[in-house]
Amino acid sequence: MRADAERSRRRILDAACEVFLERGPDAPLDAVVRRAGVGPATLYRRFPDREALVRALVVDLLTRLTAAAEEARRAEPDPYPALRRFVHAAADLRMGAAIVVLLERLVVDEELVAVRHGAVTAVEGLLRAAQDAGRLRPDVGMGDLVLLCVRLSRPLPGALAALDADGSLVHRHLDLALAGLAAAPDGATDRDPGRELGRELGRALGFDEVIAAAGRPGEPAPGRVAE
Amino acid sequence: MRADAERSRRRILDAACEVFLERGPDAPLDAVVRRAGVGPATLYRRFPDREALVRALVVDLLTRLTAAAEEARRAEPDPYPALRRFVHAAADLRMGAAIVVLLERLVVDEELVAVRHGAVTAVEGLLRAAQDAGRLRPDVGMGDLVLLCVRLSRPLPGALAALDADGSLVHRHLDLALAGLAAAPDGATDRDPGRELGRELGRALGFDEVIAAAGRPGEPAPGRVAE
DNA sequence: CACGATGCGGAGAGATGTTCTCCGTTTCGT
DNA sequence: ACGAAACGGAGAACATCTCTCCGCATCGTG
Repeated sequence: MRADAERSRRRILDAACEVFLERGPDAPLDAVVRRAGVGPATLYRRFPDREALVRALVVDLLTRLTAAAEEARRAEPDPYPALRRFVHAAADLRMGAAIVVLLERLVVDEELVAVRHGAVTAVEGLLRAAQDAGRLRPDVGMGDLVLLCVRLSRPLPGALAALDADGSLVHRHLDLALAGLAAAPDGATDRDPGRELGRELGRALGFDEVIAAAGRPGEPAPGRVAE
Repeated sequence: MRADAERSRRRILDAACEVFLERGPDAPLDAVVRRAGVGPATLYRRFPDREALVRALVVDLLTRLTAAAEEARRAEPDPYPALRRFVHAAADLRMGAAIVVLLERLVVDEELVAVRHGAVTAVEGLLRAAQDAGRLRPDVGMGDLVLLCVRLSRPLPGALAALDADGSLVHRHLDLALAGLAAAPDGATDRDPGRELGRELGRALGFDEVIAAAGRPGEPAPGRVAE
């Protein structure tokens, strides 16, 4: 592949990530083209239709997400700092985009199953380890972690986006939320609605791995959390 | 105003709130019409253009928000539970919608200044009280509170929305985040980047009150939070 | 450095979606 | 039961989006 073609591809994927994140998976490809600063023909030559673009983007993001999880585990010996590091890295990757877009529309083929399995097991390992070390409330599960990441790493709507142009607010609020997930000092918390949430999440995403990781049948539905 | 007209108005405002929340302030009015289950003519008769609809929605939401703050203060004698109660009520009101939509586009007239002043002072009072009571980290400000509410009360993207059809997850995650905002037991925290954030937020929204409430010139920019 | 091959951007035709109005029918309040 | 007010649907005018053709620029190699 020629160097300029590779450059275009990268710019299109980055632009698509932002645009899908801001305007949902039905955002006009025209908008992607404009943000990427390339001509329409360039996009359509590389990605014959929307599905091809979405698929490439998802694979790209999940791959980088897995790499980030492994890097975090390697760089931080203690489980909780590793999880923390990973969550921040995931936010930088705009992990939310992959999920938003993965949900509907994509038919899962083997490649997709492979990358998504890699990502889920890597993240699950980090979470389990931090929890076994007693650094997370026991009622928190994969579902909570993923949903908080999605919520907090999405771009702010409209003019608010300008408040966090450099992304530092995302990290500030992730830290605040992580403080909330940390084990309460007195150790008194709920059972584990977070597990059940993980299973529901898996079902919604078609992620068999998340369902399995969430373990045995748990509590009914997650409600408010004890203060 | 005739009873059926009032009913239509209400249905349109509720539908508009959801639609703007999901698809941004440029969402087609057609979508609002469909969700409200009324004919297009009904919307255009009541609200001559997009601006009129947006304005009416914002006034409606800010009014109810102020009422919620006052109700919370009345119902809970202690400041922190009052704040907590209010935050949950604000999430139910989809407070994010007002803000998303307010930001750009609307020219502020006197009515708008009045309702928004009421809302800001009511919320500020709750926050200040909880903080003076030592129940919130001192480095948390209006900006953090508002942005967390916006982030956590927005509908989840795409298929994830189905996970939280009844809104109970919103409350679960608000609780988790509030736990993160609560005063650290050892009392050791940063100075107060949250104040500065409040001022930036005020500027972004054109909310002079938020700027004033945020107090004297503070720290430069909010970064990560000490663990 | 020159040439062939590959990739690029812009203009634009056709399809799709959105805005907004007219008008015959229904619903409301007295 | 009657007049006034509101309603929904059909559709014209307009805007936006999708996708292709083609002449020019850029890349990699001999």
